[in-house]
Amino acid sequence: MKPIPNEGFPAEDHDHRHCTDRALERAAAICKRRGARLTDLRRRVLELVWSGHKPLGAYDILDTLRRERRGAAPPTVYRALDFLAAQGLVHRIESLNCFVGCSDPELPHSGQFLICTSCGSVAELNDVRIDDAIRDSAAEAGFTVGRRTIEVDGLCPHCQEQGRGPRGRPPHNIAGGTPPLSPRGPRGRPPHNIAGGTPPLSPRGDGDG
Amino acid sequence: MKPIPNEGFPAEDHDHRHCTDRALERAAAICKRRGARLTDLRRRVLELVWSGHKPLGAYDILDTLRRERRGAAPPTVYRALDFLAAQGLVHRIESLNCFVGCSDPELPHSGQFLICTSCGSVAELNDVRIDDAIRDSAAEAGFTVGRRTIEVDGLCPHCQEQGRGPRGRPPHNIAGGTPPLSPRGPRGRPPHNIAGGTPPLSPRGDGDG
DNA sequence: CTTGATACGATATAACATAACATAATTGGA
DNA sequence: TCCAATTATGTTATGTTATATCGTATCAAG
Repeated sequence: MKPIPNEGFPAEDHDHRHCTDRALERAAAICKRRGARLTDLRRRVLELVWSGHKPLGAYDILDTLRRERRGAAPPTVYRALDFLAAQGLVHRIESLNCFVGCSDPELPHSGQFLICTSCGSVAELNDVRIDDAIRDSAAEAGFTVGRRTIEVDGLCPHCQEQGRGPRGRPPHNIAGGTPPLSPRGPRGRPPHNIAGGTPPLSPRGDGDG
Repeated sequence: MKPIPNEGFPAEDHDHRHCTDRALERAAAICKRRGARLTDLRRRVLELVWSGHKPLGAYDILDTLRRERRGAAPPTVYRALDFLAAQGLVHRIESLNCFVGCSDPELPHSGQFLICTSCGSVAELNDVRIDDAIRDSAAEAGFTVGRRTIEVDGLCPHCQEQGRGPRGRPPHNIAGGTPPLSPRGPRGRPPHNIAGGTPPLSPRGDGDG
């Protein structure tokens, strides 16, 4: 079996226990080194976030946690997530109001996310070329860059292979959002989506803004 | 006075009526051309979104609307915003749960946003270099790109000139977020922020991920 | 074994968003 | 013009996500 990558999508049949175990081990080491307290609760929340490569909502975590601890409540989860995010062990996906485990927690970073709209799985990139492009473009506007939120919807390799299309719509991906990446030509339209919304990014050279 | 740009931050003393008027005129023309109905309500919501260059929450809009129409309710606003977003006349800022007017609505696009954490103003970029970098990087992971969410926190030129720092923290920019862009050296830390969170993007060449 | 700091429990509420169904306005065709 | 279909809005209710606040427990250092 191929090694599980730090970036991009893991094989569909990868042994996910490796991911979880590795994440927990790294987290323990990182927290120890920093003198941060990875308590049972925090460790458990991290484990739950790592139960798959699909992002989990705070209330999903809470549902599970309630079965395990008397009196778990929203702040229980949010505080744990705050801690984990501050340590760079999880990332928040703004466009989904969800959380995913960080695939490379040793170095703090904002994260760049690929979100498959068909299967829901999320992969992390950390490509300096993207940060460079953003910094350069921002600099031309006189803007100094801090935190970046980069979340890219689309189709992961597995779903492309299987000819799957996007399922449902992410929250507030309002009517008119990016149409499925079909070879060409429309296939019916949501109600008032005349403009067609954000076009997809095609392989290169057809000049979209 | 300098012309008001489509991209980047307008001068602090620009005549904002021009922005609003222009946006409303363009919106009317676009909707007419597409056969979309820019009703009084939708037009008014667009005008409110354009009341400044700071993003407005749906409930901010609702507060104003309630003073003008009996029975305005959340769906009133969200439906109008859905329409406007479908037409590419406004963008949603995911990291703020807010909306801004689109500065270039003729062409549908995902939008790239610079968000000043000091004054709260937002500027739109539409730089193909950023989209190119994302597409290339995503392609290496076998991912086909659809909608992009690109939101960059930092300091706008005006706030940099005046030596302002970030004010407060955006929602869920969890403890440990990007530190203010000081010339050098820390200046105290939030509670368990040992890692320091996402580092800023410095002018180039100091190899951050 | 005390002190100060940090973490967690518990309750309440704020902020953001949508579901569902009724009514009204608009459009296009008979 | 009038009707029927469609689209837009009114209205009520509820779902979902996130925080505020304050009290108690646990921990690490001296």
